Amino acid sequence: MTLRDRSQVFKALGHPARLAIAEGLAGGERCVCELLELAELSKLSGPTVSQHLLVLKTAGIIADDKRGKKIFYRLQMPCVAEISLCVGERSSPACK
Amino acid sequence: MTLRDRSQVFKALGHPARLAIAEGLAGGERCVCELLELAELSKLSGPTVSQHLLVLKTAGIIADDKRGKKIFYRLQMPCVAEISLCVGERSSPACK
DNA sequence: GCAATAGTTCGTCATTTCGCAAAATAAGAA
DNA sequence: TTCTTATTTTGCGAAATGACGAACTATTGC
Repeated sequence: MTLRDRSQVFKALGHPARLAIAEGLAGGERCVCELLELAELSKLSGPTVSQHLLVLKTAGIIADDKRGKKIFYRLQMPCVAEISLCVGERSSPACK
Repeated sequence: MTLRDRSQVFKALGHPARLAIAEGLAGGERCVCELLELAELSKLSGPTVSQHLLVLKTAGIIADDKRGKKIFYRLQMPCVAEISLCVGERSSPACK
């Protein structure tokens, strides 16, 4: 994984909506319709959230799985949940 | 620390030059003139690197210390070094 | 087949970011 | 004080990003 690839991961997380998605998936998979109801995403349009999901997917952070008429997204890079904790509470045990 | 603040940290790391700086400081403080000689930064102009340093500083990732005519930068958020390892080698022990 | 639901893709526009050259600032050396 | 080194600030053009409405695709239910 090159420097550029790694920075892409951080870049993808570098937007409040996308970080909210990643953190929202920390507890398990969610369909887009559920994600759209997260407080931080509820102000955004469907197309906008869809674009954010694509950015996260392209960076390798999430993966999707279509079942019926719903598409479920899940964290494919689980350490992202830990990382976010570490940055958020720099003195917590999550942060070595 | 709000969602927005946290995403700012990731956004700051979301550029190859800035990630290279953060990783370059993992081993200890460096002055700007040393950073400019890192392979990944050597193609950029002085002013450009200076701007990247400001972005990292504003996000709270690095801090500076002026001594004589040099300015030394250091990691103020040390977990960033771990995080970068974790993203880079997702199967390594650094990544829980 | 037709309508409804769940999501994505496309086209566009406003805003932000990136990189540089030129100019400015600061500190030690001559 | 003048010169040189180290670094930042300013101004600007080019490129990337973010958000949205409208249109499109796919699946289920009637």
